[in-house]
Amino acid sequence: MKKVSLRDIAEELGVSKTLVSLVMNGKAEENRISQEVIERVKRVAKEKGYEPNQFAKALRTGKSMTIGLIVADISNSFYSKMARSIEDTAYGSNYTVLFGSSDEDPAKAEKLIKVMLDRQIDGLIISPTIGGHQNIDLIKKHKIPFILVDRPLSGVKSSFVGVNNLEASFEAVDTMLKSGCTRIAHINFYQELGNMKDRFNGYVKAHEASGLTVDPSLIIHVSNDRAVGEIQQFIDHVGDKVDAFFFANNEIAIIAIKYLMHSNIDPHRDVSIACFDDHEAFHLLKASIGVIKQPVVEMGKKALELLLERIESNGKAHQTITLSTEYAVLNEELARK
Amino acid sequence: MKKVSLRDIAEELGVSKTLVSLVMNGKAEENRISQEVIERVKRVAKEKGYEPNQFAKALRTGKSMTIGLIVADISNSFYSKMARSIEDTAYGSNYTVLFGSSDEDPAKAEKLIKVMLDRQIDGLIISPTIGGHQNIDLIKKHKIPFILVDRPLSGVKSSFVGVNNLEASFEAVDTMLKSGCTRIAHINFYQELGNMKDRFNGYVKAHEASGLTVDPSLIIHVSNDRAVGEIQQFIDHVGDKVDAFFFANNEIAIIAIKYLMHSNIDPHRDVSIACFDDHEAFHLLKASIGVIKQPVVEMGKKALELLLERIESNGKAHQTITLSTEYAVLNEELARK
DNA sequence: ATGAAAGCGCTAACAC
DNA sequence: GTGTTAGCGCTTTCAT
Repeated sequence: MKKVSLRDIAEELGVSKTLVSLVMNGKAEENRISQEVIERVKRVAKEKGYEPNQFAKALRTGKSMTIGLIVADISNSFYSKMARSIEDTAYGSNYTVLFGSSDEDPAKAEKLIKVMLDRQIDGLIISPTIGGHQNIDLIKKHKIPFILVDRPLSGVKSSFVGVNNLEASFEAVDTMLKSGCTRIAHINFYQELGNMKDRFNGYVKAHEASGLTVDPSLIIHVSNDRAVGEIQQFIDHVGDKVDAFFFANNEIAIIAIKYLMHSNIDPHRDVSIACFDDHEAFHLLKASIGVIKQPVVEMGKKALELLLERIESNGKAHQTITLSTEYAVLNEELARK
Repeated sequence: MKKVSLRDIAEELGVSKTLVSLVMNGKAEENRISQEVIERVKRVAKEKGYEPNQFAKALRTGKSMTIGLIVADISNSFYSKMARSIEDTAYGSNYTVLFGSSDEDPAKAEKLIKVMLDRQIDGLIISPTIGGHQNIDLIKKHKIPFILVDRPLSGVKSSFVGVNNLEASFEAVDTMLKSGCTRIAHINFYQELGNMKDRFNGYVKAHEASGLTVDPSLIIHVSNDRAVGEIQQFIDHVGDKVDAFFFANNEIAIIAIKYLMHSNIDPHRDVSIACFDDHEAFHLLKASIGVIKQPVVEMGKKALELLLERIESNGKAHQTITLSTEYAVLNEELARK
């Protein structure tokens, strides 16, 4: 089972490697190779189980048919679902996917980018971290196409795929306000991430639209690495002063709901809750919960499509794709029981 | 920012490519290159931002420094966590990871394997699908090292990393029996998967150890693609005839618990529940639940380490690593409230 | 219609 | 101690 190369086939047929190469790459017609030869080459190639050596090909053409995917954490369900979608779309176009998790750390992201660049990826889909401007510069320096997903990076010109964070957030909070909630607490991450900022802004705008002003003491921006403690402390402070919670993503929501229950605050009888992202865990809750569903599969697909467009025709201008979320209230029936 | 090659550096210094190559690969000492030259080469390389072309390297050495990972579904939390662990370990050893999801479909797995083989991965970690024997044959034919994870494949000789499914299952069921449960229903997948079979056997053995025989009507083996319907139907049948449920993994557990709640069967007051896998969702449950925690991070790490061993020293014999699970009951305090 | 030859950037056996 | 040389397998001018 030694590897069969172009040469083996060429020798077998007494023709040149060129000829075989042309046939194998479907360029036979345009070079007016005779049908008969084409047939023969193809037959022998199949017989011998010829598989082109991708490295030789890549070395020669500079194209690896591999793209990179860098997210904060592949084990987070939002990103793993997106990864799955990207994978499916990529394999469909004969691309292969290298992945890496940055842990929201620009230094780690840089390492990943370097390794991937080393592997000569043809393009990169990245969910940038706070302070990741240098990362982007690095990618730009290498002139490979890249697409930002989930969150934009201020001041960075690039194609981007995300959702209507502000509007979605507005709708969720507005719904809560209209249903009678008057004091809605909001837990969010640090504001450097554009998407998180928009979610916060939506919360504020919804209040304004109802003629209310937000109470700053009901809002907290937690850090990535000390989120659990900060959230718990916040809940200790405001837990009995509010009638609703709006969480900026599923991670926060899960931490908070767990702690609410632990603190004997029933996330239904005592407070209303809503959050960004749908998550399996919410479906096992005996409490209704408003969720903003992100079209994560569509996001991955669009991001990859955009990337391939850029890889294949370098000239294209940057595009921003904003997909729509869907608001739904889960477990309404269940919670009444 | 044109790419710098070995030659550029060699010319700049008026030395040969070989010399530069040796220095860059840390083989200078053993070839008695003078310290001074080493210094100079390194300096210029750094100045010019030299990055070796991995394709040329791979073409020459036949090593891609890339490994493949094929699981059933990367968006499943069990696998995405394992992927994360593998990723971390791999990058630590300068390897890069290509991933793919088989959807438990051997035909899809085959495609993935072919693509990865095409990319000349140095090794493969795979969680095999039912009927995946041909997949393994394909891998073996190409003579690249591979490690099976999570589930063995009957009759296949290979290294394997998994957990003590039978014992873990035994312990969980035994605990339920000892706590007074007498009619424990069991929901599992089809039995072709070795790990699932062991989980079933543990359930049976625990009964035997208590002098009981299992009631076949309380057991169901569902199929992968129609799991939801089959589980719901089963619960409709046995829901009021049992005092406990033991689920073979988190997917099943989540589907079942959701439906139990929907059916007004309180997974605490009315029935006890236990299952394989810990999952975030279980922590939001207002019910105690016994979970068998799999050391998924350790599994990924061990699998990769084993793979690298095999890649680096081809002679090694096959190894089977069985890691221990941990049984825990979640939410006990919460459920009493 | 087909082939010869150059070269992508690197490594390793063998000279000197 | 350092350099020469010969490819790895492929694509792509340019000849014929």
